[in-house]
Amino acid sequence: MIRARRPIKPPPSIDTKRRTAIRRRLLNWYDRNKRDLPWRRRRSPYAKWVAEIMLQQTRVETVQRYYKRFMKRFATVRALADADHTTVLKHWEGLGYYRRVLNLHRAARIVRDQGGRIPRTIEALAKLPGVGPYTAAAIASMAFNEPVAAVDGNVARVLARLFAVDLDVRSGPGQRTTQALATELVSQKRPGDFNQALMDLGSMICTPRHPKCPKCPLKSLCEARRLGRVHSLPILSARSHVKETTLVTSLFTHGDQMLLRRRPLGGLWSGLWEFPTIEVPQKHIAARTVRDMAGAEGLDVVGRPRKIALVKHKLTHRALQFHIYVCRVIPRPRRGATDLRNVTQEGSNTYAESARWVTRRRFEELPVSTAQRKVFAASEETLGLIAE
DNA sequence: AAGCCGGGGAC
DNA sequence: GTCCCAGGCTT
Repeated sequence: MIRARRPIKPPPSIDTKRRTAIRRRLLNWYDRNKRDLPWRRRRSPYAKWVAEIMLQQTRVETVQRYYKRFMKRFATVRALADADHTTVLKHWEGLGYYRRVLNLHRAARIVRDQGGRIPRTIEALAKLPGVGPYTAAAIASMAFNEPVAAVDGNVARVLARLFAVDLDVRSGPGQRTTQALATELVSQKRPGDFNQALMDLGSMICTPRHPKCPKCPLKSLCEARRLGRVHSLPILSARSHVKETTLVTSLFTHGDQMLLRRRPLGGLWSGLWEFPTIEVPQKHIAARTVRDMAGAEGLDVVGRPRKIALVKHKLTHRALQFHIYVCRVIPRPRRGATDLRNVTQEGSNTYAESARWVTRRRFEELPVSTAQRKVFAASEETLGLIAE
């Protein structure tokens, strides 16, 4: 007999008695202690879907207010699909990971064009852009009661402690192990509640730093606790270092208007507007840099660029420094631009309109990153003086 | 397997 | 300051 692949290691197997005890205690605890969250009050698959996308790498506390606003404006998958991308982005502004909203919007249009019915199985859900293994399992279990395990960072931590998993939970083998454990454990009758129970436990009891073991419904079943390893599990791989980045941001002014550019879809700050910004290799900025930028934008410089502020902004893997210059310019005549607001394809030149002159009031209405909000705030006084 | 993608809260 | 969050996509 020829086997295509030999199992690398035997799948984890949980004693039936222990498995039953974990399920029962966890669900019992959940029924008495579950958090009251906006997306738990809503039953529709669409409501669950939007919540799961927002919650990717984002804290529950942060998501709640964004979620309420988003669902109020886009109450159905049809409403979301029919909206233009700028409006959708504006309602995501500040949440980060903007490619999520690009994928969500694309997926909503796919669903609309297929009849408006959200896929009902984990396999079909996973085919939607932005829906990976975790999110597909979460939606399938919570919205359609499919008995599948949803393993996120919280659940991985709980399982790594409960079963004393000695693998890096972010590595391939570590992920396969926690997924296999969760799949064995998940309640066949209440999979959605079971998954959320593990998440709530991870969030409220089995926390990363100071777990509240005395209050844990699973304390007598926990291997890490028995071995005295609660504080050394889970094993996490080291993070990459923070890269220092120096940027030059030019506020080109013409009368009471400023030039904005739209960032390409798919990359950093996907689809958001910003003041023209370039990365430079050194911290000392030559005044010439701003003039070069003006030239690239097709602008004639009037007077002399002035440095007005330095804004620092931190991302997970980068420490950014925006050196902000203001510079009066005269735009050369440009052809009228067609606004293809419904285009959400990735790649360059996706938007027919990628540059725009705006007043300060209009700036408030466009979707921009938190970093650009800081740039704008730091420069507002100076711009006010110039406008007068 | 590793890098990229935001922002903020907890410590 | 450091860590990491209801992850997914690309190379």
